[in-house]
Amino acid sequence: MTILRTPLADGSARGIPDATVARLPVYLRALNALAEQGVATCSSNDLAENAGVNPAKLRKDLSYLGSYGTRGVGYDVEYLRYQIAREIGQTQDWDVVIVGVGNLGSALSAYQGFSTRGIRVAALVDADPKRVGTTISGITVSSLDDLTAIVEERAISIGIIATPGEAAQEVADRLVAAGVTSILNFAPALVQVPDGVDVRKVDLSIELQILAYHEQRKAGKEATA
Amino acid sequence: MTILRTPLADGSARGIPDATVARLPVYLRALNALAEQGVATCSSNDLAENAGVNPAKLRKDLSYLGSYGTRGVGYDVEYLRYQIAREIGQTQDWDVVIVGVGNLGSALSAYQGFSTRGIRVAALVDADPKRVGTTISGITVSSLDDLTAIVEERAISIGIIATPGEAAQEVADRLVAAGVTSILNFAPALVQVPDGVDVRKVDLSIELQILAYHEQRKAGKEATA
DNA sequence: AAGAGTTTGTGAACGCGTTAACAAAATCGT
DNA sequence: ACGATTTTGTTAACGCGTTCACAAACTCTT
Ligand SMILES: NC(=O)c1ccc[n+]([C@@H]2O[C@H](COP(=O)([O-])OP(=O)(O)OC[C@H]3O[C@@H](n4cnc5c(N)ncnc54)[C@H](O)[C@@H]3O)[C@@H](O)[C@H]2O)c1
Ligand SMILES: NC(=O)c1ccc[n+]([C@@H]2O[C@H](COP(=O)([O-])OP(=O)(O)OC[C@H]3O[C@@H](n4cnc5c(N)ncnc54)[C@H](O)[C@@H]3O)[C@@H](O)[C@H]2O)c1
Repeated sequence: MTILRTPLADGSARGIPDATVARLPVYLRALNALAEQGVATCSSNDLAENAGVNPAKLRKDLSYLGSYGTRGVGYDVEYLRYQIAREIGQTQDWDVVIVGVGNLGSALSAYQGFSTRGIRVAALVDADPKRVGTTISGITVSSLDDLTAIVEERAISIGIIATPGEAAQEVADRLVAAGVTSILNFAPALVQVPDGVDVRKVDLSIELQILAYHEQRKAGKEATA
Repeated sequence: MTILRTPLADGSARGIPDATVARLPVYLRALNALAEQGVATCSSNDLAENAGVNPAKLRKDLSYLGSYGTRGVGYDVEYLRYQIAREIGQTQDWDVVIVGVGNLGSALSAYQGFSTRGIRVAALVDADPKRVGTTISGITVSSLDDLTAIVEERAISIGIIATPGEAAQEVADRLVAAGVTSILNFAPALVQVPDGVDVRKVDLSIELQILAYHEQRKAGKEATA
């Protein structure tokens, strides 16, 4: 007997590998593109090409959700789309609060692309009294002191940190205290959170630094060639 | 005999694992923080804690660069800082061009944090005639038609795509044609590039979708509990 | 109805990354 | 000078993710 994945007590199990979860939104986007083109059915090869992944990887990923294809035929675009959407929670909208509406926070607030992916920017919060009360992308900026009330009232579970790094830990603490259990952190700082709270970090400087590293290698290689 | 890593013909070898390269900037940041606090020497435990990683992982990562520590003592902060900076190409500044100065492109242009990490936003480019000629964060926006001239003149090797998804492939093609060999893509679209060109993708929607997936799991678990 | 052709779902091999564990090498105290 | 202590650098085990390869399951043609 081999234990498959996170055997939950209630048997509902499911426990999709992290790497797969990260790709499901990509598949969803590819399926949406196919649906818009009027494609009703697609093979794993078709979909994999649209998503930019290996077909075997795609099939393995989908196999974690269930068996939604038909051998010899492929996948029904609409049906698979719904199954993936359901799996990653995109049958509902998720309200998020953005803390820190400076350059980046404002850009995120204005972004129209979130709404089609089940994300709704529900509230904006800032510590700067000059910003509080102003309206950005149709949303009035609230004070940091009102964070708990906002999170509770709107049942927000996801927060975005777009403040300077020095404020990141304090903001994270406040978000957690208010009831937020998932945080997307853009500040270049480590934030500590209790168990049960997820934190993802997006570090744009590092993305560029990685590219710079590879550029340096390319330059060095051609110099010795 | 075991072959270690990418044995280059000229023997200069070096070929640091991707996962390690992605963490070196984190170590560098942690070392900078220690240096600012006046710390002259640190152990792998100290540094690992500051960087938020496992000490064994840190030591293994550093071992790819060379042997820069002293057993029984630890690492000289200043010395290690220089070695990592040199390895990832941070002894020089890297000029980047941002294509598409809308909400996100403008936020990136204004970001002060890049300069301390060896990244300099050297040029801004947009296709919209209304934006061309305007000044954003002290840089005059150029026309897309001038991209090749700008890239050549300033010897830019890194480009950032911050245009809508539909334009991403065309922009990538133009960047590559102009001589750019590393691209950071913020648009929710696959871009195809020839061999020798690196592309990294940052997809903020997906980051939030991943958090939403975990939120859904948490909600489901507590419902059945 | 049967064989040829397609395509999925998955077992198994492989490779990369992480982590634990320890020998080697340094310092410190006596 | 030497044993106790500290901490690195590295080897080995482990786990996760990727990929191959193929049987199972379906359609289509004759
Ligand atoms: N702008 C970018 O393109 C970019 C790129 C990479 C990383 N970042 C990071 O993202 C974060 C935000 O960047 P930015 O350029 O928007 O900075 P910014 O200075 O323009 O905005 C920061 C905002 O946070 C607010 N703030 C400060 N302390 C706060 C607190 N305790 N609670 C609530 N709000 C607070 C400020 O009032 C301000 O409005 C920073 O950590 C930055 O390092 C930004
Ligand atoms: N704003 C965000 O917070 C956010 C979040 C996630 C993803 N993104 C992605 O980042 C990209 C930019 O987002 P944004 O909000 O800044 O969009 P935006 O519409 O505000 O800006 C896009 C800019 O690109 C320019 N542009 C269009 N076609 C071009 C071309 N062919 N060449 C050069 N410039 C061109 C436009 O003139 C405009 O200035 C989009 O792909 C978006 O999906 C943005």
